[in-house]
Amino acid sequence: MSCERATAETLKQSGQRLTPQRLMILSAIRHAGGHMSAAQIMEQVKESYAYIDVSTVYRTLGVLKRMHLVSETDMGLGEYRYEWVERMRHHHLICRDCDNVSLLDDSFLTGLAADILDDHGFRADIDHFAIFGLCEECQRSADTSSGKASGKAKGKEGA
Amino acid sequence: MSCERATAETLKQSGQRLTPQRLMILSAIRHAGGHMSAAQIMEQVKESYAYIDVSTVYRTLGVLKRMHLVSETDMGLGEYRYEWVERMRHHHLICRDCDNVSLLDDSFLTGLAADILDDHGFRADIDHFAIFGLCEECQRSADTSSGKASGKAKGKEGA
DNA sequence: ATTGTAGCTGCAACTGTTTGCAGGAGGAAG
DNA sequence: CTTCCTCCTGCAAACAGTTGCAGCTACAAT
Repeated sequence: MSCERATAETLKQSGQRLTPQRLMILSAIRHAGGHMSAAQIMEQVKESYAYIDVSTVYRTLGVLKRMHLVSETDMGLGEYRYEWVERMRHHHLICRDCDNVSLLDDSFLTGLAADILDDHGFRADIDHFAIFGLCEECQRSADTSSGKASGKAKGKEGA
Repeated sequence: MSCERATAETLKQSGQRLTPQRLMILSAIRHAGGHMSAAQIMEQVKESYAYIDVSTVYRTLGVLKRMHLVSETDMGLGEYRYEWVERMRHHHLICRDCDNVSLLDDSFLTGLAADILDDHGFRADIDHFAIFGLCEECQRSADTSSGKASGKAKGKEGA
């Protein structure tokens, strides 16, 4: 509850209320320098307030998402990942064989968003994409093992 | 169980087994000309075999996804939508205010996939994207109501 | 300081999807 | 035709996320 002044204003300005729960959730997300699951956020908040409810966390995340203050990403782990948006925008390339995650610069997607805006008048929210596929290495091993499916089958498929 | 010969071969060739359940699920997806929910697939299959289990449906869909025979898409409805892939590839633009869905040609995304392959050596699986944002109309109404959040808040946010 | 109200919270019940397990069946090899 | 091994199925239980509701609270107006 210190550097959140601006965020608090943003919330109020859009007719939202500022409750202790929301401040704690906000602070949890801002202080973790990266993606968090809803469960991790819960855990963090519980350290200062034990009675926080999951539904409150999800509802607050819904509000923050809608205001583009946090992004929600399905990284194929069976749960969403949430991240504070103000940092440099980035996206992820997730290999469906080895589960390796690499970064993709936002510049790859600004063109797409611009094209869509030009041709469809639609303003795409491209806050945080997870793109699934095969990394270079796994492509090679898929080739050498002559087309047989590797069968690791852990995560979800993307998009 | 007639035009599925080729698909059956594809399955077998990748070490998968051909069970009656799988054939029924396959046939249900192929005969519906569009997106289906897992529940709709269940319903369809139950007409010929009442004892099919949800987990079997999901597991089969997982296999078909992994082979790129069907696509799985989160269209913000609280359930995934599945679709047979052989038809013309297409994607969706979903307005987060009015929930309107419009089509996006695959050509918008082939460039992205090519860029990613060039720069990262990563082969992206872009079978079926759902891109969330604001449609032209809702952008106008958002402007006129001077920045206040519209607050419909029904579906999930995207990407 | 008091009041009124829209909006937030916690609870409990629910939905959609996933997973562990024991038994059952596809299909290659003999 | 039989055998065997692997993969698949159905069941039940678990998990992530959502929703309806009754009561509470932030905060604007008085």
